[in-house]
Amino acid sequence: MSLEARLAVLVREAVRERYGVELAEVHVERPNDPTHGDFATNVALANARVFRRNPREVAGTLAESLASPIVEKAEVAGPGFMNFWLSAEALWDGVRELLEAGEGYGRRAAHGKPILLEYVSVNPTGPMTVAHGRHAAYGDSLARILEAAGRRVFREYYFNDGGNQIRLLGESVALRYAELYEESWPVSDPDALYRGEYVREIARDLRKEAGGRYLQMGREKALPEIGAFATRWCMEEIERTLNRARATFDDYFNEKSLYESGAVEDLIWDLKKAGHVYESEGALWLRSTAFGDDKDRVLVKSDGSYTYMAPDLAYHRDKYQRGFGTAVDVLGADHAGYPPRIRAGLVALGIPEDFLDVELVRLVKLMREGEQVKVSKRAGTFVTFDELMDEVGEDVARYFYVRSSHKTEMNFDLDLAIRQSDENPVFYVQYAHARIASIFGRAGASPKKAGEFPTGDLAPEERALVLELLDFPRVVENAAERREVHPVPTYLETLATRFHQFYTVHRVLVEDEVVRGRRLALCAATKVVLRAGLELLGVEAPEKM
RNA sequence: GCGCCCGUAGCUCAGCUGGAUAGAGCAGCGGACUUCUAAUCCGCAGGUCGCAGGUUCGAAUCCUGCCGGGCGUGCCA
Repeated sequence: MSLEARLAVLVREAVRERYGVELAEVHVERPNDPTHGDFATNVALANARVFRRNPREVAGTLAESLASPIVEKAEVAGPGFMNFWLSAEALWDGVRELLEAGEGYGRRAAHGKPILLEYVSVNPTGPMTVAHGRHAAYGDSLARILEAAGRRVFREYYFNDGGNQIRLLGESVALRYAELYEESWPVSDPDALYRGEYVREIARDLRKEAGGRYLQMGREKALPEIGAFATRWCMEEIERTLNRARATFDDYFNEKSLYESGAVEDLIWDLKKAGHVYESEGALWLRSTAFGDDKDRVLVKSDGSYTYMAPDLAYHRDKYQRGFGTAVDVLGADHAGYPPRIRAGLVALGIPEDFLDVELVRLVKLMREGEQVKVSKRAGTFVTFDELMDEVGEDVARYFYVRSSHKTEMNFDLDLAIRQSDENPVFYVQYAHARIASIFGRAGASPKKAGEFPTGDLAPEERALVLELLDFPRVVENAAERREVHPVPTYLETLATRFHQFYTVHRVLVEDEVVRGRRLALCAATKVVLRAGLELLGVEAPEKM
């Protein structure tokens, strides 16, 4: 049990004993100001009405009757806060627990229904851009955080390698391919073609593999094959990039399979049967307004083809049918209109409203020399995720992405990112880890064995460090609950600060064996948490820098 | 027009879902290495938390209305 939770129990018991009142919630928090104790609670203030007494008086009474080996001192402060100072034993107990858990510290055992986390899901029409990078970094880190917090997570990538976009890619490649042989290739709409350099690259690879074969055969027959080659090429490229960025998936789900399995047809049929669709103007509409949507949506167009909504709805129903308790979709903010209608469709199918949880990732605004860079995949004016990693490295890229909430728009100043990559806060955190590794290198002791039974009073810097260390499980759980990744980097930076401060003031490798053992224990504990935290972000914890 | 999201230091962002004097990092200024890594530490300066009301012991946080920005509002995905 966390220290907060234990204190909350003590306070609740004291309240019951002295006032005969059972409080539903006791809020214990860590004050910003260390002179306000290790922990504080506002029960006396928050429940002034229940007690019908002066909050300071209540707090005083409670502080007096609070007797526990974990509390060294409890006092009243301000308008009626109770401030707690923990005993050294309680803090060392926490550190020992941490060291015993090792890499498992802050990780909860798996519980509950599995979550299907869908992220990135970019269609294979080109390389990943810096915008996609944010999705990969956020999605993968979120998966790691959820897993650490005990959620079972299945990571899925949904893609479509058929359809209009792909045909255009095929034509784009075919045109470049023909050019290599100084021949022409008729295209349906020259303005709609993809223009990036990668299109030529695909064309060259196509020539390498197939020679001029596709020019000999009929163009209509060749095009689908070229398109397939191009998509495969792009998909491999994307997977390589994801791999490099340390973002992994359990499954790549192809939209096509929904048609092949009949899932889309079944969906339409079931909705018809349930009476949630109607025909109008030759199209088939979903009565989504009956389920909270702004307007009804077309499922089958008047030309008989499906809108994107049909397979998407079938896909989400499939997620539900596979037994997942929650589906988390990580989508771009330009899909903001999407959640209400999919949710409406799901509810129409009898699936609980809260099954779908959509996290919208804000766009990445690229800046170069103070100017916004217009990004267009079609026009080929984009910066790829790979290029970014080439410039700043994988660690910096991943850390930079998740440092701010996915919900806020991000200004990505390329010049600044490259120029300042040396000063990136990720190095600040990594440096703390490397410093500790260096100490253990000199000490000739392994972090595991170091200071198995630390005891004694803690200096202010040591106390601050321990309190920060023991906060890690709470941070992880909180991040998982909120589906936010950025609390982790924020936490790691604070932890690194606490360590650097400790390191500056206290020498670890001293003669006194007790003191040395105690400080080594703190180093070992810090190392464990830094590594575990960085692991959640997919960032390396270097032994040396 | 309507619906969501955002507005915190010069810049990039935190602020634990109502607490005590609003915090970091960059950038600026000034200090600290004969001692475990100075990619560090300490100090100074920097703020009408977009504006105006409201709720209460207490508001950056919750409610309402404005102002400013973004996104959505397709038989596109």
